[in-house]
Amino acid sequence: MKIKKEIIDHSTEEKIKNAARKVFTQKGYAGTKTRDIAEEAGINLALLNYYFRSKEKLFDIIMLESFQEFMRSMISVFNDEKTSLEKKIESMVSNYIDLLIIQPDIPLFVLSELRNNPNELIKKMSLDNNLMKSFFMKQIQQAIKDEKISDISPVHFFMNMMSLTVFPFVASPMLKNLGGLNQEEFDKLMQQRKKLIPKWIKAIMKVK
Amino acid sequence: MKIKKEIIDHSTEEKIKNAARKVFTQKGYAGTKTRDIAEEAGINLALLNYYFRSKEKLFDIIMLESFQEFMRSMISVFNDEKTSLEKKIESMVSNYIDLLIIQPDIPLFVLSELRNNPNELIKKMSLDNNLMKSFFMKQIQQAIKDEKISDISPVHFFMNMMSLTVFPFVASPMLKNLGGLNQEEFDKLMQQRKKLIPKWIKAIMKVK
DNA sequence: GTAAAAATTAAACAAATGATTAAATATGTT
DNA sequence: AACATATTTAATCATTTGTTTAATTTTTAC
Repeated sequence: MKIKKEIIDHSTEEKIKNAARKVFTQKGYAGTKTRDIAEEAGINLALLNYYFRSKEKLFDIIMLESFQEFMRSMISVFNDEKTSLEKKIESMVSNYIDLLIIQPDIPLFVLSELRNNPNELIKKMSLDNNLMKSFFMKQIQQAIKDEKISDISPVHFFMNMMSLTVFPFVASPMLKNLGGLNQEEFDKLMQQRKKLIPKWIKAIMKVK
Repeated sequence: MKIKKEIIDHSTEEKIKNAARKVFTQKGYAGTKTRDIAEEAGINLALLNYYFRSKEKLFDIIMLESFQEFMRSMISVFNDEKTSLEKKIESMVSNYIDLLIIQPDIPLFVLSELRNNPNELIKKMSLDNNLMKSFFMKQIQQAIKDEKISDISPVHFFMNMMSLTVFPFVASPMLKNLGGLNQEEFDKLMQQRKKLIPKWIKAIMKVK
């Protein structure tokens, strides 16, 4: 029975995790009450502590998973030594936007919680993936050397790619309102950006 | 005495507001305890309610001010009918980055609190400034018509400008870590972006 | 089938937290 | 100086909130 439950993803533990992910992502750590999670999961409040010991430990699990999801689109692409710089940008932007259309709240959640914890997660982050030493960065530096792109800190290019891709989702409530867009229209723009951003990045890289 | 206090900006009311701005901006509404504010302000806890009735009313004041500050750099520039599109972009980016270097936490604060309140502030926002009907947008549409820039939704251009300018500050803890930058190096990159972003925007606008 | 183990529940606890009260002090007015 | 008003303080209240406990039910192992 327990096994069956887990297979069909309905075990109590999973229900709590899914509810926690939803509520934490929406309201942040401080704004989330353990009773919110219990209600969302449809379980008794005590089960949260039974399975996860404390709100904080549960949060750490959710946060780590969200952060890894936030990073995965990047990492998987960055160290691939077979693809060109151009292809890397294309697939990274495309992967990211696909993820963000489904889970638009992850970046704001991760970034706002990261602000309060300049400690643990950041450490895990810097150990797992040294962006500056990735094959992606080497490719950029090589392209600069070959004068194929302009001689600006590679960090700028990385910032630009992330900015153009992620920021619209972080600022979506504001942008939808300012631009007079409903969700559907917003998503349509995001779909367009999958093809546009790589072109824009290419153009940016050539600015002297 | 009261008058003098207010002039030199040391009245109790101002002390509370300044402390509240600092703590709210750092920790968000839910993460802020009224006792944190009182301690930061060096005042008795009861004075917070004496002057501002409640935590929520105090927050509303801070939030509105922060939001207006977040918007000001934009609005002041957008409806100026005398400056060119190019000049508008230059001054908007420059104003924004100057503001953000001094107050880097405003965007993440505003955006993350906006997520929970798709109600009041958003209404105030849309009333005050109809971005889509601004002179800035008319200039973009005209430029598209004149085939000076590519025919893409003007919202994209606005998103791009905001993304390239604001996102690095929203993601600064992550970017500093991934890029191996200290605060000084980060600020130096931001200074560079004041001149770079307008060039990049121009390049983007011409991408077919 | 039965006993042990695991899962679930209702109730309660202790600490935190936003707010209030009543007394004390400071300030302004005449 | 004397009174009224405004400000400040310490103490307290009522609720919320994270967690625990002890009893009950369900599942597992033999």
